[in-house]
Amino acid sequence: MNIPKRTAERLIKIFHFLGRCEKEKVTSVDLEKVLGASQDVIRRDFSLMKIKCGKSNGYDVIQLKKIIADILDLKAEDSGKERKCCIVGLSKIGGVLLDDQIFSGSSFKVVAGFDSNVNRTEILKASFPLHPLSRLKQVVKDEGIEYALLSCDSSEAQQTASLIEESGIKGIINITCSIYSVNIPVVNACPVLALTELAALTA
Amino acid sequence: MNIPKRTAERLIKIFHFLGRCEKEKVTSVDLEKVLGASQDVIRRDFSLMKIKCGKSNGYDVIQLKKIIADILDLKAEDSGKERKCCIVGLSKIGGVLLDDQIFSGSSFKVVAGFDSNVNRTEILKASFPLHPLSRLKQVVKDEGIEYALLSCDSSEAQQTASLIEESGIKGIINITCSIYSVNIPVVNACPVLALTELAALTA
DNA sequence: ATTTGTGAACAGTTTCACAGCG
DNA sequence: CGCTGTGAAACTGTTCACAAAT
Repeated sequence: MNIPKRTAERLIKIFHFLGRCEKEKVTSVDLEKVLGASQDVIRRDFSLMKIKCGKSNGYDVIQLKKIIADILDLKAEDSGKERKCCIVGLSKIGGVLLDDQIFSGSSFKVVAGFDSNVNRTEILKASFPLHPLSRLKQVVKDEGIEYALLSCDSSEAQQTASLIEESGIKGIINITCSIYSVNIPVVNACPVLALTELAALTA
Repeated sequence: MNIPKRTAERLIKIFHFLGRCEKEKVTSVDLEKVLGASQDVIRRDFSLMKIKCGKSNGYDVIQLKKIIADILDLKAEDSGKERKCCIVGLSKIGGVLLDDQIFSGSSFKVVAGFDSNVNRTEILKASFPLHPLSRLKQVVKDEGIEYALLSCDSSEAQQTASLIEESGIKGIINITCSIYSVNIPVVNACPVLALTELAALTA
């Protein structure tokens, strides 16, 4: 099925919200308050995605969660389907992400870390192996890694991003303060860039 | 001037890219490769924003950067205009953000940190004061803090976000894995949520 | 020849309005 | 009633096409 970009963004938010929702039913009015979107768009999204688990008293939370997970192909960790990721750049935020707990409950699993500084890959500890950056291509291929969390220095961002692209990875989470040029999707998770966006929104 | 949302997002990316661009001129074709957007949209954005610093050989980098900074009201740290932020929740990523270096070169300055665990606010060190969460409202008011980087536990996310909203803060950078309901803008910078978005994009 | 700047066509997204259901 | 589901209208954003500039 072809999912419109904005619809996908909202479904993701709804999915995450439902994960912590304790009620049995949820209405589009409830969701309106949680997302930044009107009840109309939400119902329209459901209509487009052929989600029809709603009665006049709202949507069944369990059912809705299951349907959205199915549409977005986001299976919980207990269903067996895990998407493999790696962390590239292990200083600062990259180092914090070595903690498995951060990804627990998601459908993502970090299976490798990389850093150009071999000191770091040797000293730092994680439940998965840490490699020198030069081994990236090989490990990505061997392990079938799909996504990279990029947290290197800004000065190395472009060249590292290009290396990641060449390795065959599908997309990058950008945790550097840089904008670089690659032909795979990049989603931002850098607090500083996010602040700039927020400032423009509230201007 | 009224800036369309998508246009603002692209201008921000262009602005950050130009910060590290060493060339003297840049064309819409160059920018096309860096953003995920076509040269047409970029020229359309400039047209809408009345940016006309381009000749047939491209845009003057220095001039362009200045104009965009002006439009988005993003002045570099040397111009005197600083936007004050605070970090709420000092474990994990929040703790890493205590390092001033991360924000250097941006127009944002972290002036306070908060945590519900008083142990943490006493043990951790930063160039700005760390307070118990109970002091949030007072400090935000006294310091004129505009934005909050929220990095608390998921279980406390909704209540902490509500507290931030009440304090009069303009917007939140979400570094928790939660979606919560507030009436101020929220921009995501949580790696796990970003991965979910990326997965939907590459599905 | 290459690149800007923009009207006009097109595509995507949101809102309005309201019928139908519980 | 309040809520869902969906045409139709309104709006926003993107691409096409091309004249003007260097």
